[in-house]
Amino acid sequence: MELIVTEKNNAARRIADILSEGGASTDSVAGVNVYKWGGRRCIGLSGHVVGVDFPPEYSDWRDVEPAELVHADVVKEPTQEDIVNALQRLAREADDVVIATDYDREGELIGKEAYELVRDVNEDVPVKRVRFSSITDNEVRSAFADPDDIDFDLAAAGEARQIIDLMWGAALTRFLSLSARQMGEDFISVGRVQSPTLKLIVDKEREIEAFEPDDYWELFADLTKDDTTFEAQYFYEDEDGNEAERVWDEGDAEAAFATLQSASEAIVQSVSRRTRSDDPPAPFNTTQFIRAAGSLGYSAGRAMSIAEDLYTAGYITYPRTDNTVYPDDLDERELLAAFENTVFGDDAESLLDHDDLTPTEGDEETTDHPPIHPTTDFPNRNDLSEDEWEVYELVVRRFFATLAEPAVWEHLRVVADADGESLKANGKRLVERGYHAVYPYFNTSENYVPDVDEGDALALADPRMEAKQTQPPRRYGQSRLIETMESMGIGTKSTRHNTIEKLYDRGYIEDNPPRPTTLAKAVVEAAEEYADLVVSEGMTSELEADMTAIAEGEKTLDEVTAESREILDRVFDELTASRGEIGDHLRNSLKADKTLGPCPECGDTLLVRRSRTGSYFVGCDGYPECRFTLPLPSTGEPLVLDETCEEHDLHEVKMLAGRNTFVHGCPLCAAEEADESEDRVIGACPECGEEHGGELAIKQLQSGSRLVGCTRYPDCDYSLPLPRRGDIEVTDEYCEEHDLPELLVFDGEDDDDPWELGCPICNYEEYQERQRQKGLEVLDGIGPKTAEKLEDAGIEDVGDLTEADADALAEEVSGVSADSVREWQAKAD
DNA sequence: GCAAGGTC
Repeated sequence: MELIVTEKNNAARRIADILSEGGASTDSVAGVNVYKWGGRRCIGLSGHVVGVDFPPEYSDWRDVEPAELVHADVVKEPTQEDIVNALQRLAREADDVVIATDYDREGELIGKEAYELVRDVNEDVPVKRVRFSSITDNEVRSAFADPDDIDFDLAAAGEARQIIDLMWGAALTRFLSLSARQMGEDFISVGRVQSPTLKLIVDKEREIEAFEPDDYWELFADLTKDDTTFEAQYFYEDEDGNEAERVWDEGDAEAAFATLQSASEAIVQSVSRRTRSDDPPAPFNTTQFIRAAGSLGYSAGRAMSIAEDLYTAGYITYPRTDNTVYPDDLDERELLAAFENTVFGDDAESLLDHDDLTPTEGDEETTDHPPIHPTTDFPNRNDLSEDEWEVYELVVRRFFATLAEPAVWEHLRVVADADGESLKANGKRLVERGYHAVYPYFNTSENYVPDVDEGDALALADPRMEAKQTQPPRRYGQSRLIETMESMGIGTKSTRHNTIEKLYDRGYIEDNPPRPTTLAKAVVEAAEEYADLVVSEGMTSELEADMTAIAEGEKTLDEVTAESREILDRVFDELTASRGEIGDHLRNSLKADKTLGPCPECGDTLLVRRSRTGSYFVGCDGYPECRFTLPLPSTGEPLVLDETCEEHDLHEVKMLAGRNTFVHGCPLCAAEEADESEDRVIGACPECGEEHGGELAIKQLQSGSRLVGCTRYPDCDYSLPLPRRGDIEVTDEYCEEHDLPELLVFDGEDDDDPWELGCPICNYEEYQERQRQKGLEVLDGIGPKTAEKLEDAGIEDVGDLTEADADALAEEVSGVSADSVREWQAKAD
């Protein structure tokens, strides 16, 4: 039997399909899909199925000096037992093994890992390697007709990366975490890719903080030819002889303004026309896809998650690619034709009308995967969610755009003179829509300037002088960050978006676009001071050079890792000498992220703290001497804002809870407001009214939440939820069933149209019923395996989860991603 | 429990 091993299940199925000419059947070996025909079996791995780690004696952080990890053994252990088992079971009976993993460095390493698993159980079976740059009939067949050998040097280059990343990452992560005494889930994480990325964000923030705005002025006036009026801007020639619009001196601006005010006309000095070609964009690689989806409002992680789903369903090609040149074997005309009878039919036909269909090309041409493009499988719109459809349409239209004509713009520039001061107007008109006709995602707004002639006298009216200030640099948005990472060569197409997610999870960045926390600044500072290499892109470029040397046989894995160990030893000499200092610095920063301001009771500092049960509250740093506390809302993760409350000098708090994120404000104000607000009694308590005379009242709690609760609390804890926002009005209408008044909620915007909440008991019952139905519906869509995992974690109803719960859940339940939980929640909405 | 890289 011949055993073929691929990098992923999808590739296994498609290769089996090609080699068997559609005759392969699907088998399950140890729960893993295996494709079978004639004397052949084909199994797909799931990327790396083994991973590197230190031996177990190094696993206790407190027992091991982090510097010891530099010289610890690095061992490989299976991480996907089921696939390893299936592979080895098949390998025992194999007479021949063919490694058909992806054609890149990581693919060579994954292939070598498979080779070693095969060797463990079958010492003699010949193992060959095939390489093809796309899974097409021709390429696959010719690769299999002429197999090659595994490139062990190339695989060793990948192994060196694994070892060095683990060694540096683990040793430094443990060192910083131990120094700051930050263990458990809030450890302080450092790594070759994440730390330089974090430095990018921190450096930008430093620029913003150091930025001092300059005042300047800009002047405008309206010019009219015949009945057409257009806006013109004042400009002058600066010291370097360049055209400038910003006037840096107020006196100069006012002088020019006075001239414009006294002038009643401007004489046209010059008119120039130019046509400009606006070329269609290159095919999508991962980064450019993320950028385009970002402009539609998708986060990088969400865009990739949707793309992966579309890929798995067969509607688009593999979304993780650096390639921006379509491969030779892609028949663009045939692919376009597949859209003829779809909603994209008109656009496809307009392109098919062209005799010449030459696609655009980007700079990067790699061989592992094609640029992202749609397949000939057209989805049924009802099978896709709205987001999925929107992203799919983007991919289709981008493919169209790469085959479309350039657009043509006509620029018209008019310069006029008003008593010695210059005014200009730049008009632009889209004369040929070109690719914009099929790709409507770019701005094509025009600016109309009428046809004028040299010497024309234009009426000048309404001169304006606008005072402005220079703006600080913009923060990196997620997609710009990913583009910068790509240009620096850090991370890979498959990991860059995960790195950003990781920075959020680790408490290094918050909000979108991401802002660094105080902790992030402290970690970057500590690294810059004692281990600069960790936050420099130099670490990656040196590693790349070393990996190339290993792949080309100029260096060995052992030489490269030994060099790296020596450098890391020296880093640790310095770190260890300053351990106390580093720890203090990190601890102070961690505290600063949680600091609210002065304690009203003792003057010490109020901090956001976490109780043993995991809930957040505000407590005094002077505890246990000072026992002052304030509650915080029960939903979400607290984030201390820059804004402070004037009355108490305390920072405001925002509760991050995904879609339900809200600003709680100053916790002391919230508590005082609750103390001052009177409970409004609305009826008898259904639980204890008859027996003890308990009554239901609308209450405002110190934590900011409101509820309908029993006046005998805490003896009776009967309660019903109320919305956090809006004024509640008690009406004269009573619910017949519960004998309680109907409630109205005025939520600011429209006083004429309040939310009719009704009887609070009926409302709560309806709410529970809705949640139950959503939960069931959503669970239906989850699939049996995941549902089982959720049940194991004690969760029966996804609809009940808050988004903060969802994140925790994703962490707890292995194999469930935060993204997918969010998706279920979106469905539950 | 640490990294980064595959894949789901």
